[in-house]
Amino acid sequence: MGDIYDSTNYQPGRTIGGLLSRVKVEMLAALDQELAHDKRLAPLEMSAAQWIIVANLAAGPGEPKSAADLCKVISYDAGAMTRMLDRLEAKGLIRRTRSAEDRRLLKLELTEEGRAAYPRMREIAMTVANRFLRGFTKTEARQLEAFLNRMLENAHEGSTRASA
Amino acid sequence: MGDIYDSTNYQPGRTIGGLLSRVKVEMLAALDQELAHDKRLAPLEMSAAQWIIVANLAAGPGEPKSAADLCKVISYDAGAMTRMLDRLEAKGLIRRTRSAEDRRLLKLELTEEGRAAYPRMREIAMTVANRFLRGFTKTEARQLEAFLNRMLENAHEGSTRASA
DNA sequence: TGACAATGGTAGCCTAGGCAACTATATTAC
DNA sequence: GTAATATAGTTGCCTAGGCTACCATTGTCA
Repeated sequence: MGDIYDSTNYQPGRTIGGLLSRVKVEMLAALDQELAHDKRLAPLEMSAAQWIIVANLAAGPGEPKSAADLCKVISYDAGAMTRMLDRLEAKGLIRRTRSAEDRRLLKLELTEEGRAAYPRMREIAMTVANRFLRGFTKTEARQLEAFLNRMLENAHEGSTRASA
Repeated sequence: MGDIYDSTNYQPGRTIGGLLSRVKVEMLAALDQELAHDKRLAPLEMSAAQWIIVANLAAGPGEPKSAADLCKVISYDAGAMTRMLDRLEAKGLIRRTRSAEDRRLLKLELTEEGRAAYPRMREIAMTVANRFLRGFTKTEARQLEAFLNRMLENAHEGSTRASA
């Protein structure tokens, strides 16, 4: 069948898994740097992880999301999420409200201050992404996105365990 | 100029950075799972991170690497590396020896036991990688590798800070 | 040679994610 | 209606990476 890697061509460290890890580390580090050095945002001490939350809350124009939604969407631990939201709330960027319909749920939304800071964060995130994609054509970038999406879809399909 | 993302098409969460993060998380989780459930390897309690070290030591047929080399190659913290090597040494998979030529260096190599366990680890890692790449043609996989390599190269070039 | 910088490795402290236990609320089955 | 189950969120514990200070060794250079 169509396996990509076999014993003749699998070189740990040069394979997709390793590359993926390293690119991700580098992108997060770059984003952390930019967020920390930006005059406007430095006081907020935003981490890349926090940006991701804010981005997801800002994304949908309407519907405030719940914490559980967020965890699923970004593959993040629930306990860690609680603490992350604590930090963002302490900075005044987000607001938590118990949902009236389902009192287990927290409705999450950006505060006025959060919405105000968002455009600059978005700009920085875009710049970083563009830097990593320097030299890519738009077609290539779309292709890369598509590849990654396909890998994500493969992730949760019948995990044919390796014999065991 | 050729920026990939601009304000009209940048949707946080659907972009390459976010995808990358999630794919990486899923791959590591899958690898951890397989390593933990494999009959042969379960007693070693290998984490994906530890596998990466072992893989890098096994890779070069000759030359034992130094800890500092490893840190560079996989973008890993030196302090964390010390502790990681402690664990691997405790399991009897690797050996540390002071270099005679430069007594600051540690020469790292797999023990007999490490070499013995390696093939099975490699097999598992390959299986996981192949699962994530299910449906990919070999050409597509090579393309994906190339994209990621280009992003890595971009990572360390003149970090045109976002105005600041 | 002898001061000084650079490099490799280690240890301590801090932060943050993963997991398990727990509470509160909602849903399902009987 | 009540018991059993599932879900959302919080908390405590554990682990592990990042950062900084530190020691030993090596290289530089005057």
